Amino acid sequence: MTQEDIFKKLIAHCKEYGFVFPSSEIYDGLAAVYDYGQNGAELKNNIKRYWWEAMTLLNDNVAGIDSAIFMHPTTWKASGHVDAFNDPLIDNRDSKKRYRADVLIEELLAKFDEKIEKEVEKAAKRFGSAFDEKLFRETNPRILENREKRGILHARFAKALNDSNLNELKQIIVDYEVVCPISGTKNWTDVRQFNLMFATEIGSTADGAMKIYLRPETAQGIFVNFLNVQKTSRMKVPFGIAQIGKAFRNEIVARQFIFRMREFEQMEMQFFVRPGEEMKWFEHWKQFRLKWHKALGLGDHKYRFHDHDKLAHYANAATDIEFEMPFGFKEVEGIHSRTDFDLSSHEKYSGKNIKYFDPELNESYVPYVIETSIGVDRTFLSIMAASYDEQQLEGGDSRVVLHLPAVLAPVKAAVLPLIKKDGLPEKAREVMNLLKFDFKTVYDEKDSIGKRYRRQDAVGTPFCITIDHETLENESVTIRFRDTMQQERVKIADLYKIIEKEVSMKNLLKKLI
RNA sequence: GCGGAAAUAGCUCAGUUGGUAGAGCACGACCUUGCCAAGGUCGGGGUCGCGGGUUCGAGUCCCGUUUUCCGCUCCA
Repeated sequence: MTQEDIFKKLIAHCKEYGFVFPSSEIYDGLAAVYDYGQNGAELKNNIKRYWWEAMTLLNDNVAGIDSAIFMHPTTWKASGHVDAFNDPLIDNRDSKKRYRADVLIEELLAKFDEKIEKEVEKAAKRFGSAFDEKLFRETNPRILENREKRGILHARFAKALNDSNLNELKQIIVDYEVVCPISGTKNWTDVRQFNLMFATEIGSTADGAMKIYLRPETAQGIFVNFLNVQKTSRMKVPFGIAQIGKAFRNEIVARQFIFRMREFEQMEMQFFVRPGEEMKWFEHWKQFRLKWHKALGLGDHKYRFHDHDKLAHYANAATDIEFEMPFGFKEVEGIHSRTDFDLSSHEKYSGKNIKYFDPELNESYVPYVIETSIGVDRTFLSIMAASYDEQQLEGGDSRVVLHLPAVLAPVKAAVLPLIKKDGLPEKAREVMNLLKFDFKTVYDEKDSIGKRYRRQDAVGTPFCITIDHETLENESVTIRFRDTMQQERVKIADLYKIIEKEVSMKNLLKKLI
């Protein structure tokens, strides 16, 4: 079976067993939007709790907040999203390839630079040691010509960008006869603007309404609260602020199930450090975050770092933690050194002083920031993908089992009366009532016991507790383990201890220190 | 957004040159069995993605549309 087939089966499994449903499915669904079902919601909440506790309990210098999705529109000017999230795109009709129009024009500019450098190179060879490069650059007619042409193009390009004139961008591509590197043709569509931020209006009257965006990342809610948290918590640099929340991006192409959604959830932490110490902390958080992933026990070889060559407008170092999904190694978490870009920018746009006074250095500065930003939905997908298993059993039988980390499993234990008479259902309810305050527990009496075990395997329940006639005599039950399918006879009084040992968040967190 | 493929019961699918919507599994009730899924009886569930058109008649042919999956950009 190919990886693609497995992925399709996983998607079907998610739907069939109440993990993930397409949004508004009765209306044919909504592209790239999904709902979490009864089991998915439990799993997702457990993932979030693991992250929250790992960040805020284990690091006493990390505080958690919960900021609003709506933010003042200037936030997104300061963050760079208004500019960076507006890509002018153009398609070549023959190759069906899509390009960013501004990138195509930048390549044109680069070609002029190349020509100039070639002239210089050639001349340098010809004249040898007598070559005066500076003079040559200022006087050579071919260089002057290229430089002038480049200047004209650059001015036209800059004006078009500034005016957001899409027709002019297209016209430049036409005038300069840009060809598609794949098809080699000049058969272009019009340039279209894609704003990746969702906009809406706040205020009820038409004239009083203000255009605002749904946040495309949760990070800015942390930056704008930097001083609020720092002052009220009295924390000293270095310290961090953590947050879990929804973010929204109007992706042009949103695909691969819940990997790339239009509405998604992030778990972000911004860690504020002294300028100059950012690389030390970048390394620290890289290691801590990788450890967090590996502690889940999905397989260390499924993770790798991927360092960025091209950096975003705000970063001076960046790496991804990638996970081996059914469709290849894909980014699950990003760790960025964001410098003082965000805080400085907010200082500039707001006119407020966002400096931190460092009592040890006896000076004020804008802290540098290390960000760890992980996608909840992507983590969910990685865990589901790694856990999904179609097992061949002895005797030609097979089963589908989710080897979910027990701490994260939506249901911790199923309580099953061996038969539904002789007082066994009543006894099972009794056992369930003992456990339900501590663990998510389900009861099932329908169908044969074997079938019920398989049903629990399919949603990843780590323990099945079976009540039989012996239970009525001596208060013992059998406990069956999901992964090994082995059973043990234990006392009802010991159940809590046995389950707690495996599903305890505390035991998982201890692996991180 | 562009191109390719697809859409029939909760799931997997069948449905002939156009002629009254089917199967298996799943689901519910009852009976039976009792430690690793598919025993018996009965039952519920589909305006065949949606909208037009051709036709006496459309799940089937034509056009449009929506959604999903696969490629092309970006990212959590």
